[in-house]
Amino acid sequence: MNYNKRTRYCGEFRTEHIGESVTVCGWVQRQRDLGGLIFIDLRDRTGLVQLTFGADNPLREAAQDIHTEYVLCASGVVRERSSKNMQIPTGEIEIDVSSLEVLSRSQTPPFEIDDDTRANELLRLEYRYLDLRRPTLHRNLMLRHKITQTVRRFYDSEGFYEIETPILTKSTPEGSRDYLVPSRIHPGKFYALPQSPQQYKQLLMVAGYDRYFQIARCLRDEDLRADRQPDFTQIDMEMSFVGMEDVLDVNERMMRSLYKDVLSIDLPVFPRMTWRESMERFGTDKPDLRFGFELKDITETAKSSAFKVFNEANSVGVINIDGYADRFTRKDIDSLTEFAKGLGVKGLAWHKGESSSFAKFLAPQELSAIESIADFKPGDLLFVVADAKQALVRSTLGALRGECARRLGLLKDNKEYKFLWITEFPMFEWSEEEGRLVAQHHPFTCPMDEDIPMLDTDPAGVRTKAYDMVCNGYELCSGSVRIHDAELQAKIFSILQIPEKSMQARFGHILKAFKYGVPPHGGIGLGLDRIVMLMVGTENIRDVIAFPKTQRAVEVMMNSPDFVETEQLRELSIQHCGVVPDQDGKMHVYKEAEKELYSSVLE
RNA sequence: GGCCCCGUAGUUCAGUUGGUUAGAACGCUAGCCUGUCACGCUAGAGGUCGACGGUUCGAGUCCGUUCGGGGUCGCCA
Repeated sequence: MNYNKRTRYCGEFRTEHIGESVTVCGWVQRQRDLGGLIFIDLRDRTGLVQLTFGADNPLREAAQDIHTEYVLCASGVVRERSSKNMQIPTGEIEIDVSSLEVLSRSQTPPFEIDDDTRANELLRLEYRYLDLRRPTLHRNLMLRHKITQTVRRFYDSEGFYEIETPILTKSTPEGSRDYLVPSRIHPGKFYALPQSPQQYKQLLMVAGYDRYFQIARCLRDEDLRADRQPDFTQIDMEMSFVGMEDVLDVNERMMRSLYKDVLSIDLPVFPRMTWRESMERFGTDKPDLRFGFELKDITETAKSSAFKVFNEANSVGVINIDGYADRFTRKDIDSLTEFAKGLGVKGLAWHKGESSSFAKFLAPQELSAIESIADFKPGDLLFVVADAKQALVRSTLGALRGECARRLGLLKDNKEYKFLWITEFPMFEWSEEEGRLVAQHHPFTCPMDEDIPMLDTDPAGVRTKAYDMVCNGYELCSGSVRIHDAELQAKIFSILQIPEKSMQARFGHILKAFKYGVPPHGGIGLGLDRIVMLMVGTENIRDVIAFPKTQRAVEVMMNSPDFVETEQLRELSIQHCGVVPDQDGKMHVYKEAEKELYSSVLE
């Protein structure tokens, strides 16, 4: 028998194939030996098919010795089952096996390969190639493939070129931490892995390529989250001779074609919201519009009250979890208070009408003013946050409204996709740490025309032609129209207080290029991993990446990062440290100064 | 760097105020079984309770330290 003769994938068989002679290949999901009769469920990336060995089948003995995850090639005739299983697509047929080859045996796997498996994720990551056999992960990666194919088709049809940019590039701080790569040829010098192809794509516009896109790997040495990996993929695009509307239009149509092609969903036109409105109503720049509970400001009313917590705060806000008062017990509220404290506020005030943590401290008219602003009705639950910092009040209430929705189960099995664009982001934000303004998006973002004069008078108030695409609380992409005027660009750098010398070192190439004719241009970077997460319905980014890393950025299957040979470090001119095993065989890093201590071990 | 949760057979978990030999299910091994599909039945093997230290007559259980995992804040132009 020859496995190259495979006629069809396991999951594809239907009643119309009854009578065909076929050859199938796959992994054993389960073997059921009923004594005289043996069934084997054979699995490949498409699904399961049942192999049957009757009492008189000469292969029965061989089939008895087949175990989970063996790799088989089997031939036989497709026939109708005498007892059907309507739970699976191939449940009406089976293959009566006439020839069987064990292509590979398997040890008992360390966990059951099954979508219902609840095995520890660390174990599953260590055996990622086994975990990837699960149908859900197959489906996720298959959809990811379909998504990237649709993206390529779409941008191609719109006249974009797919162009690759370097992976070995230059460190340009004023961003996230870079992964550095030492250079053997240039002792003491380092490449940086790209955080995004931002500067290259702008230079492609300067070069006149007009429309560019790339499915680009991006690398950031920052701490991980449920939706953040150090090594992730961005759908990156840039276009020339356009304004903001053109960029939004192309990408909104791209997203719509993605949902149409991959999920057969027709997305409505994306609403717009300014950054300021989003912060005021939702306390975040990536609002989840699948539920209400919007923020209201009650600072004025609170200030005039005698209640210290309220009148001593600079900002007081409220959300109304309307209609759900009876779903939150005192214990739930205590737990939400802890949740809020974890975000940095001192406490959480609440009000249900008949019971309340603060009504007794307020005059009746103050309470009714707050109730009126919050649109309070019997059966509602108000949460009030007060703090010196307005940003903290807003972000806390914003997180709280999401947490309440989660606890109420409003997001579970919610197949809605609420897309929107956030626009008019501020150009700068104040960095306490650095004591200066820093770029909120990046320093190439173009200010809004009417705000350009404010660069001199009130830079903190300047808004930009930057935009984010948001869906269900996730920032899916971020982009902007760029500055194409060297003078304006230099001015931004000066407001950012980047010294001339380091500005030249970091951005000199851009400033130089900008002296040679720059088209107006703008673009966007879409987080592919998050788009796939949303489309397959998972909250874990590791479910949409073939070989992801743990929260401490370790790839546990191969065990990276890892120590390297001291000789390798020496070749790279990294001689300040090396690695040495202790008596337990555990590896330790030593510094150049400690070299003498280890000389005996090293030689 | 801060906070929260978790760590007990191969796997998922239970384990009472600290007290006899640490249990269950699934998986695994052996036997039986002709229509199963989470097959069924019988029997069996399988444990450094993450690690180290402490309290105690006695620790899976209490305390401390540490390692590992997850979530989150900071961070992520």
